[in-house]
Amino acid sequence: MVVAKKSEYEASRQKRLEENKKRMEELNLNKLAQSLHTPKPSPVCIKFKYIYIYIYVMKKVKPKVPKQPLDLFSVRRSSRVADMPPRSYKEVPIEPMGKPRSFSYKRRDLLNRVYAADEDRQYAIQRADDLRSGLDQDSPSFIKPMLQSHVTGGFWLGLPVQFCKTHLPSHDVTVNLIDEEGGESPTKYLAQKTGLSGGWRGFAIDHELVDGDALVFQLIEPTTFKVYIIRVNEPGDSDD
DNA sequence: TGGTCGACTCTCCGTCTTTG
DNA sequence: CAAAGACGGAGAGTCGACCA
Repeated sequence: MVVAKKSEYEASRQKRLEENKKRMEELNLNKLAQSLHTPKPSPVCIKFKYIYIYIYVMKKVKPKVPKQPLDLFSVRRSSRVADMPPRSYKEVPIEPMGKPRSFSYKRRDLLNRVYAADEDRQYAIQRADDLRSGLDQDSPSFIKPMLQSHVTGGFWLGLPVQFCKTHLPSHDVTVNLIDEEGGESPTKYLAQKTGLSGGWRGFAIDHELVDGDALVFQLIEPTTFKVYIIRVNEPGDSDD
């Protein structure tokens, strides 16, 4: 019974492999695969290789070569496939930059975005400016008003180019963002793009940043920013 | 130069199946 | 039945095109 089940599964799997192989040959993908120079492809990349080639053929897009081969950590392995080349099944926990993956993610509905009023936005910037003027002038700083693209969707935070050129490293580094409570959030600074990417999303979500908030970034160490958050929806010092 | 948005890339995780 | 691998879906980061 078990044998019958197994052979049935294996047969269908083999059949599927054969079908795919035929399709590959029809599209001349095997030759293309050989012609592509992918230096030391990682096991995972092998999995994607034909997908890249497919995209290449169908969409005339040059497939990207993976930047770094994966490290191979301890591999789960049964005797059934013990002789096969290693595959990547990383099980070593890596400190996540943002929320843990168990955090249930849902695609954001960009249609439900809430935009701040211009007056509120200006008021937040003005308060941020006041705060900034009271900071240690020896530490370079700048104000960044939050827009939708900073706090939703792609979560990309572009920094002032001149500030980056003057005060930040010319290569990609991990930049620590320290909030007013002292909480640290490591984020990835991309020098070429003069902006923050990986990790910024976590910071924005953790601090519930919204369109219209104004942030004061104070560079207290070469790769550490103290971040002051001026909420757009919070009343300032003045009465309301 | 900076903002927006969608496509693409890569990794993780859950589920299914096989094996011992 | 537990362990291990295959597979596919989904999430998150990155990139590029376009526009102001």
